[in-house]
Amino acid sequence: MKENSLLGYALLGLIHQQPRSGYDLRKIFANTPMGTFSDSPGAIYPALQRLEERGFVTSRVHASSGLRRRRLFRPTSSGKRAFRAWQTSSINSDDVIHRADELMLRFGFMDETAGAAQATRFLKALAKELAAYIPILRKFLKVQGAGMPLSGKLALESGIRGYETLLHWAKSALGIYKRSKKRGARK
Amino acid sequence: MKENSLLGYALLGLIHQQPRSGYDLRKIFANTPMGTFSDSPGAIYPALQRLEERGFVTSRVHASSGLRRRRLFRPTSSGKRAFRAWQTSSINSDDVIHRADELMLRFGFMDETAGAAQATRFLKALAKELAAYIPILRKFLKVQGAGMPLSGKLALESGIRGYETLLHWAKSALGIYKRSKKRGARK
DNA sequence: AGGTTCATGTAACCCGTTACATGATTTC
DNA sequence: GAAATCATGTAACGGGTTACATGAACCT
Repeated sequence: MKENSLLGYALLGLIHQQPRSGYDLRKIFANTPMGTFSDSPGAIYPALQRLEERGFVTSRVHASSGLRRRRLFRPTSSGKRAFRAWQTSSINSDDVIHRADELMLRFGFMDETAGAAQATRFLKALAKELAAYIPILRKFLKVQGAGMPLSGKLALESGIRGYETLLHWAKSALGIYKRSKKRGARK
Repeated sequence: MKENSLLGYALLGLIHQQPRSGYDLRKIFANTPMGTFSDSPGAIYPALQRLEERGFVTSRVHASSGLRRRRLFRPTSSGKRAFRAWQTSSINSDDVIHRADELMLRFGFMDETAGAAQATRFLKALAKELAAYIPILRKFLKVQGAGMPLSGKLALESGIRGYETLLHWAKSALGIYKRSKKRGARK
């Protein structure tokens, strides 16, 4: 079921936008806010090889006139299907607690590969899980806080605020999708 | 230089508070907000073995009357030194971008192992790095936003808000340390 | 007596890190 | 023609995941 690493899905999503080479992908990770992923060749080239072995991408070497040879990757239909399945799979509390990065990566490509309806579905589910989890953390802090050192309490407070911020963001993003849908319908 | 994994430091920090067994540590990761770490035995027991091999902890089996045998771990002086060195090492932009989790773990044990002065030093350095990084992200969003799909823009916005929240938190935490120091000095 | 919880371990596998290697093309 | 950049790879290593294994103590 867990067919690819997070890096693998990031690569799949990026070549979904347009065919890219390993070097293109490295540059994206090196020079954009997607830089949470490693731009090291030892991570990216093997990851692309795995994607190809699994039939999620194909590659072809382009060496057009005076340019350096570049191996361009593009997703197969099977790759597109696997990506969409990963992206639209249901969200549970474990995802929120242990895999927040993965959730945001899933959402980042949502428009291009799954559409606005899936995006709102995703945001609603995320907001629901966050609304359930935040009070649990708040209660823990209240009950256990007395016996915790100040820095420990503050670290937990920081984590909670992060989740609260994410919840606010999800709600405002939902509003944006709702308005853009209405505007689209009015046309 | 990179002597231990993040899990290793988490374990070191926890047994610094009091001697604990592998099972104690698993329970902490299973039942508290420190649950971002894996509670699987396949992660924890080998990690403890590594810490022992490297001389950062010692262990002794306790089997006192009618209780199940438990191997209790406690840090060595070398372990305490390594932990403190890790915890108080300087913060750079890379830490903020790629290792935010690690920063928060370092801070969470700060009072117990490094003191309030180090905590304020840490918070100031963190705030400085965040204040430098956030405008870079904001600018990227402004410049590149037009060519990005809505969900991509929103995902980036979410990340930025996360950093902004962290910056606000760091400033308010600094205020708390400052006030508690004053109160301490008045006595 | 049998199931559950306590408690500690091991082994295969996957994959990211780090470091090294190679050659072609552009730039000065 | 030397240096920098483009572009793609490989290999050793570390450590987390998953799954399996074992036995003691506690509960009913």
